Amino acid sequence: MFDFKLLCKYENARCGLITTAHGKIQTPAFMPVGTQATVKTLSPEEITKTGSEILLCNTYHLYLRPGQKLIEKMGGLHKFMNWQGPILTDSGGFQVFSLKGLTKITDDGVMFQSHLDGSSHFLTPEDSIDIQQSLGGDVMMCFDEPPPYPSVNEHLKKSLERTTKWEERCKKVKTNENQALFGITQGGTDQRLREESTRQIVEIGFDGYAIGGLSVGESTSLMLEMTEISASLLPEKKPRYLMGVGTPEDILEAVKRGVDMFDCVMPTRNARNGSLFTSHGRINIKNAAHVDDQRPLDENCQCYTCKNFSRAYLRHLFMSGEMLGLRLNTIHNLTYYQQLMVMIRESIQNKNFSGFAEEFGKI
RNA sequence: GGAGAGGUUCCCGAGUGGUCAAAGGGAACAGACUGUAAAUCUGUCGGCUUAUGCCUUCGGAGGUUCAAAUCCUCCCCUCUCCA
Repeated sequence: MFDFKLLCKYENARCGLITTAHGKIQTPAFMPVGTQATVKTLSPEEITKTGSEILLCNTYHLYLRPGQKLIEKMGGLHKFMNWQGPILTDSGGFQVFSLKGLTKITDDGVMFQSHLDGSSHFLTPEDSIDIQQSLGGDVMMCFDEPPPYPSVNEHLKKSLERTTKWEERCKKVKTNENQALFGITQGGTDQRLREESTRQIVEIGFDGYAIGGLSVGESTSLMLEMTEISASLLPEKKPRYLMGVGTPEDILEAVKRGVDMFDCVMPTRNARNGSLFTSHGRINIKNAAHVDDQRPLDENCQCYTCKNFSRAYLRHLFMSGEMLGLRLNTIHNLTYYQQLMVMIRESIQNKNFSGFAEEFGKI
């Protein structure tokens, strides 16, 4: 079961509602990344309290450990990790990109060397879907090949053609009606190839469409340009997902161009590295300036962290390497992101999106 | 009282004549992080300053030498063992 309703629009920005077997998702939505069936440091209850409605988990990582069979035996990913809300599983395609050096790509699939023990694994688009069906996520992603930036057009073209074929194969072997399957558009940073990829993927036909291969080193303006090209060619009635993006500013700009879904490690990873988002800009909690600061991180934030702890204490926890610091920081950053999404959705509904975006840009 | 070991830049600790402002950790300070090989990584870390420069610094004071953290003399202090 999967449904997307477009509720309202403000210029190209959209507000919608996705319905899955495990619940509804208001869009534009931000999905925290829970690679290994956990959003690092948080319990499912804490994740829910940040306002998150859907999580992203990773096929490649879960395939290597604890393994497809085990998760299947434990009743699927939702039950295994005790997250009752919707889950999107990434295909492992990104690992083709990020584990470069440990992979070898052929038309049939990708040879991976496990980053855990060095063992070799061959993953095909069919395998990826098979694993994702075992995991039981509400949204599955096609197995794709995001080319690095920069790449010569010749390589982009070849990679694009391969990705399109892989996605056809993904669609072909998908059998579970309860799980949606999203296609992913590629094409690097070449305008013509972006268009070509988008047309091909739409032609195959999916439940939703992702814009992939961006935010891999190119400039923000180029990333947004490519996003705009893809988004403009995607069907109005299907959700659009910009993979791996991004900063709060990136998200706002992408929503402006018609994107509905996002995921990014930024709020969670930055939290663990002491970089925190506030309504007055980013702050680095390590900085000596916060050593005796009694104020909360963000007086405008209603999260557990801001309601209960001072910057001085958060700095102390971080400097001492205490786990609680990582958790409190993660709770805050995710809440910040989800609050941003709430404000984006409200401003679209209230027809005040551009005003909001402009105000936000001043931070 | 006797025997032995040792005092190095904020801390630990390497360094036994020049290539030493002094390895390596840690701490501290700052920065990065975009479908998570990330509680990670990078830079700075005596001063002046930016030069193949000068000054200060290896417990203290002298000395040997063209040259000393490194060798010699005396002194101060720590630790271990034996009385």
